Amino acid sequence: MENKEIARVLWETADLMEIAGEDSFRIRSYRNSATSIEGYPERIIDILKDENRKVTEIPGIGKRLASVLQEIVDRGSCERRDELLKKFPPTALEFLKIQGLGPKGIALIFEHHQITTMDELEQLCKDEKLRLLPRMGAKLEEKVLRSIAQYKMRTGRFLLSFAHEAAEELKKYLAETGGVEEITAAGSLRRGKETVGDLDLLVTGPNATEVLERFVAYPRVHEILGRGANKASAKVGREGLQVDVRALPRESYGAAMQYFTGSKEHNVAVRTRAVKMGFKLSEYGLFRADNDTRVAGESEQEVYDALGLAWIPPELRENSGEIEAAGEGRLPELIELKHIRGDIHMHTTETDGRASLEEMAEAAKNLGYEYVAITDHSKAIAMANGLDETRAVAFARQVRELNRQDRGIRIFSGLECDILKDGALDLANDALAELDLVIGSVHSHMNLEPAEMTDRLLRALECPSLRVLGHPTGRLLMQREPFSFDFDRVVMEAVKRGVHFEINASPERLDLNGNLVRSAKQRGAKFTVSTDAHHPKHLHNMWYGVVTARRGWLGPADVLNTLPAERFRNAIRHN
DNA sequence: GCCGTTTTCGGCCCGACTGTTTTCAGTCG
Ligand SMILES: Nc1nc2c(ncn2[C@H]2C[C@H](O)[C@@H](COP(=O)(O)OP(=O)(O)OP(=O)(O)O)O2)c(=O)[nH]1
Ligand SMILES: [Mg+2]
Ligand SMILES: [Mg+2]
Ligand SMILES: [Zn+2]
Repeated sequence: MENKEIARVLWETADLMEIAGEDSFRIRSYRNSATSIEGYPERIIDILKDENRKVTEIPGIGKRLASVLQEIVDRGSCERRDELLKKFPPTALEFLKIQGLGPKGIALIFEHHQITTMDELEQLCKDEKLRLLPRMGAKLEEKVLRSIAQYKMRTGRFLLSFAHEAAEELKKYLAETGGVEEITAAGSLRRGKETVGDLDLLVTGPNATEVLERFVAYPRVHEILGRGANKASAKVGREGLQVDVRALPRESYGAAMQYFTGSKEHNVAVRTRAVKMGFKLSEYGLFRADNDTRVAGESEQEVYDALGLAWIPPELRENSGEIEAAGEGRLPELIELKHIRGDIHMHTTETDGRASLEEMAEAAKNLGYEYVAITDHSKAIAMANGLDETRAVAFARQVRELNRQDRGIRIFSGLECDILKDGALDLANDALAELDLVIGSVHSHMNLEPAEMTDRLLRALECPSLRVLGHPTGRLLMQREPFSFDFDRVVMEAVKRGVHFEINASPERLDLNGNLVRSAKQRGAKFTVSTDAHHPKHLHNMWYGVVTARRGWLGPADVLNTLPAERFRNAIRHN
């Protein structure tokens, strides 16, 4: 059982508990544990099996939840969940996704109606039966009907890249309002989370509230969810992306950014700290609890300062140790885009890329890089006309020739070599040894048992020419789960053999993810950040990779391709 | 149910918007 599945059971249990009206703090504990486990770099099932380990090491897991975890791993559910599912049908959990319906409303519906499906809920609204329930009315029926329609369209979360572009477009439109000083994207987008649930925009200036008017009048808005004096929400575009816009005065802007950037868990932890120090923190500022005088609020720096914390980069704000680190001056200097000196994973027309080597190199040069590595596919990807030994060796020679003349950018010959089912690399090592940089990637047989996948990767690491493990978990966001293997063992072996982990910056991959990066770094791993570009425009994706590296607490020294060309060459050299 | 620079018991973030509403609960951020 994967951590994600365990986390889902815990989330469901928490949701059911809430519908049943149980204690809200206990529910919070269940939710916190789910979040912890979902992002935990090791498999819970392995920790439970290990005599020398305890799941209570994981923050948010105590004695009680430890035994709940054991139960979930053993039989896929826990007693509490089973009991609640006798009272409420599983669709209750789906009902929670309907805007306007919360735990209280859902409990009320089940008290009065024997329904089990979304269609029956829809019918209830159409028959105007919902309004007969206490505290429910015609407006709610309409809202629920609209939301059910949305639900059926299955709009879930969005790629970071999509959210980024949508935010830029909307910011441009809103900026045309006069009297607006700043429009900033906050929320999960500012934190650089791999997928984004909605857009959270913060505006300030003398006419900030007029922006709200302009926002709801945006032609692409097709449903206004709410609109008050300080904030407005709407569904935008045919994708149904939700956008929340919040307006606040200049003097509160720092506190507002702090609030709206989140994460929620980070906010709760920071606010709890404020309370313990005799303050109250909200989006309006930091205030003394006794007499309400303002202590800070204009900038984020000021707010964190007043709480005895170093300013925390948004990418770290997940309540996973960053607050403690900020309090003790232990925050790392994070890597930035400007530190990257070369992009070292890209494809050309030689295989499945859309541009020639020269075009890719030229585009990279224009981005200010010192070097690139061209890494086309190997022959196992027959559809892409992958390179065999002969072509690989010829390519290495061709690149040596190319570098004789100065092109303003240095080129390294590379290969994204398939890791075959048994862990052997697709090409013989004497051919690989001719190349400057070999990336090993899994592109086939991704459903192996974890033990078999672990052995496969460990064997691949034995290849003396291998320098990088490409998109190490194989996930495709919202399409394909990462394949599971013993990550720790693979990290240990990679560290021993000097193989780097790729942070693939392609927005649909972002692989490794931030949590795995952080855990691998703690065990001494080194990394690359590369775009896997198949077109010159993809080279711009580097930013997403850097953000992911930052979410993994990396500094420039952790990343191979921050080295200047000559030192980079020495680092990947065959010895 | 978790957790500890104030605590091993007693707390646990704080505010906007809607309409179910007439003094506020529920939902959401
Ligand atoms: N203090 C506090 N802040 C919250 C709470 N809920 C949300 N926020 C803040 C922090 C969030 O990052 C921000 C935006 O809320 P969202 O629901 O859009 O969450 P976020 O953007 O983090 O994730 P998302 O990708 O949209 O699901 O508002 C809360 O319950 N308390
Ligand atoms: Mg958001
Ligand atoms: Mg939001
Ligand atoms: Zn690949």
